[in-house]
Amino acid sequence: MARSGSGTPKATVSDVARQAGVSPATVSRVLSGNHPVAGATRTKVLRAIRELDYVVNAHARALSGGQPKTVAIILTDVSAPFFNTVARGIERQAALEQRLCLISSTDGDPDRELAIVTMLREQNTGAVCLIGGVLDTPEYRERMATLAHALHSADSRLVLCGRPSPGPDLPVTVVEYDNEGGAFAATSHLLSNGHRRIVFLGGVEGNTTTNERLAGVKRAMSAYGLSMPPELIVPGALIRRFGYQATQRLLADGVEFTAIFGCDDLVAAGAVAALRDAGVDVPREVSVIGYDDLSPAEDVHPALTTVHIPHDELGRTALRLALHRDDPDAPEQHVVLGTHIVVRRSVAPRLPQP
Amino acid sequence: MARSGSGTPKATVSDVARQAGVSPATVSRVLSGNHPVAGATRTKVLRAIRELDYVVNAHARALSGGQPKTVAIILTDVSAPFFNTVARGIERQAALEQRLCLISSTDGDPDRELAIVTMLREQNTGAVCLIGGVLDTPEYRERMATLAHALHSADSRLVLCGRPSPGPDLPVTVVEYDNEGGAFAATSHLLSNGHRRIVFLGGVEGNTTTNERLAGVKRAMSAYGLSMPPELIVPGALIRRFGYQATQRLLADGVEFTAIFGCDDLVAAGAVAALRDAGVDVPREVSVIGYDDLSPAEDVHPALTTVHIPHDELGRTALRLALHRDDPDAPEQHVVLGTHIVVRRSVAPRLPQP
DNA sequence: TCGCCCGATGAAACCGAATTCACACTATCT
DNA sequence: AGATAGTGTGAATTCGGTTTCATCGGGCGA
Repeated sequence: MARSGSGTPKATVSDVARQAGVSPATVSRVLSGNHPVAGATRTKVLRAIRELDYVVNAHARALSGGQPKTVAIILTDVSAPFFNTVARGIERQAALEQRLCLISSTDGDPDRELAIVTMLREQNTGAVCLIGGVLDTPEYRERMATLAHALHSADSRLVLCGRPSPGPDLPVTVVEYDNEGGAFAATSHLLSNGHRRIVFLGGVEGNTTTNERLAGVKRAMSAYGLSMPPELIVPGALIRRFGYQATQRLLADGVEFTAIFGCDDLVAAGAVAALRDAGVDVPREVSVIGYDDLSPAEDVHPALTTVHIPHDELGRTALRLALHRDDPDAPEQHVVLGTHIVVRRSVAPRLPQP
Repeated sequence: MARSGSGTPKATVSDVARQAGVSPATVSRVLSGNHPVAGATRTKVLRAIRELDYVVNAHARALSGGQPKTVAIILTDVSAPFFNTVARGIERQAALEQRLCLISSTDGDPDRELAIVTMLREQNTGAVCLIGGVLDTPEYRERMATLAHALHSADSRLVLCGRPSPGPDLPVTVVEYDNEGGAFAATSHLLSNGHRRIVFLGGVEGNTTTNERLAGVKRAMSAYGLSMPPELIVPGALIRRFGYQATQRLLADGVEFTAIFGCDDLVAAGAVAALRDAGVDVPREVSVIGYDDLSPAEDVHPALTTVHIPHDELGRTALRLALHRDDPDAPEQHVVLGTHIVVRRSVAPRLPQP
């Protein structure tokens, strides 16, 4: 596969040096700026650079011991709202740090995740950020531990965003948000509005995010001396359709409830649609609360009360911590960001019993 | 800033060669696979690679004349629905081509776009994909032309996704979708439902996308012997809030209309909300049609009839074309993808006049 | 049996920049 | 004035692979 087709092949330091009448070393020095160069010389070199439209070759620079100029982001899907808002935060921080972002979607496939990390190892990125919850299995922890060490030995850093720490004493940066606390607050909000039979709707079983949110719900219930009846726990995919269909089923089965805790806004939106289509008024007859504060939350009618996650801050913090650690050999750094309820219009006091 | 902190510094070809008892050249040969290597030798090398957990250094490889292993994506915002679905398509194709994606958001700032491209030029990416509409000014065309040549001289390719061609005879790959045709179809749909006073809502003035969509609307009107009254053309930002507020204003001003063409789904969703809040029934009293078929379109109530854009195919096609051109020196490649209406529930026949 | 060609391998050059080392030249101090 | 510090510069080396180029050995046709 012969590639050619250049108009003017790109200039190198040598070309610039020749043009400016100096040595390549000098050109390199004015480029990096950390070495003394006479004013006149610098001017000549700068002019030559402009004339030749020279740009450094990042590969050559990286090879001769430069700082890595990229960071990597691995997520389930760039086009999925939660992930890409966090990615946006990482990207924002990366821009501040003068770095480029490599991004890859895994579609949730652990094998693909591994394949990507392998490709990434070749690239010598400064950090590898993994976004999103996962099944918290022993295999997962082991994979992460291996990865953390592999990256560390390449002077890179593994960063987990909204993902649990795979264990102590690992060279990993973990930035989570208070999943459990948000669920607790959301459920408390429903409870204080008089609701007692609350459906936990959606969330992949075994997923750490699901577990934490469910734990928060249960804790809130306990605080009221209640427990979650099994028939009100309905896990499932975090997609709109699941919320819709599962709610239809609950209605059809005659299950009693006055509120729904959607494990994310998509599921909650689906639930709202199903209730409306069944002639159930939201929030008068049934209250619905979501999670994530994704952009669609506003478009649901009634606008969805939900738990806000600091997506952007999550991403920014993660990268900042990973890139600026005082001791590169420091083991785990762990930060937990707060969440809070955003009250809109999908929750109302429970109707007085007839 | 002294970086260190490696456990085991990463192995090199030389290390592998020593371990396997062969020369570095041989290791390189089994790595690339295009050269004859004896079976036994290959086995030894492969084993050494495994034992040392060796991974090639992409920078070194790139330096010694390897194909670039990355492509770049530049968009307004990774977390904006339209852009990231196209990006997803590019990414999917990149995965097929064994390449990594560099991604950067510009926030719509042309200067930032230029800065990013400069950083990208250093990286020697195989292609640079720009996503999304822009103000079609002479400066824009000139910038793109410069960029196209600069990239071409670096054996790279400029790819424009959903953006107009900056001119003929440029080494550029352009993949657009039929913006005008989609708007024509959408408007025809409204017209055939009896609507005559149709609002063109949203779209940044001067933006190529806006222009094309407005042109489609006008063409459809002409086909019915009608023209667009200026008071029904209400350009504005493609955000939900604009749709909401602008619609409120139209209502307050007593402007007569029975249908709204939203320049995108977000604006249309805002319009629907404003109408509902004003007690206007959608679609019985006013029909609304959107554009883009973004994910929120489904969540609007009533579900939004809209124009579907093949986001994913757009991205995939763009990258495929850019990477596999028979003649690298070929000037512009230009493809236009079709669009089509997705009928949901936000459009109904016009009420008989009282 | 001799010569030829091809498969397999190593030595060495090269890609583009950064950096170390050495050297020349100037100020500065005694 | 001579020693000394310091500044600006070039030559050469290095980073980690890939790719000629050259060599060596063996199979095969004449």
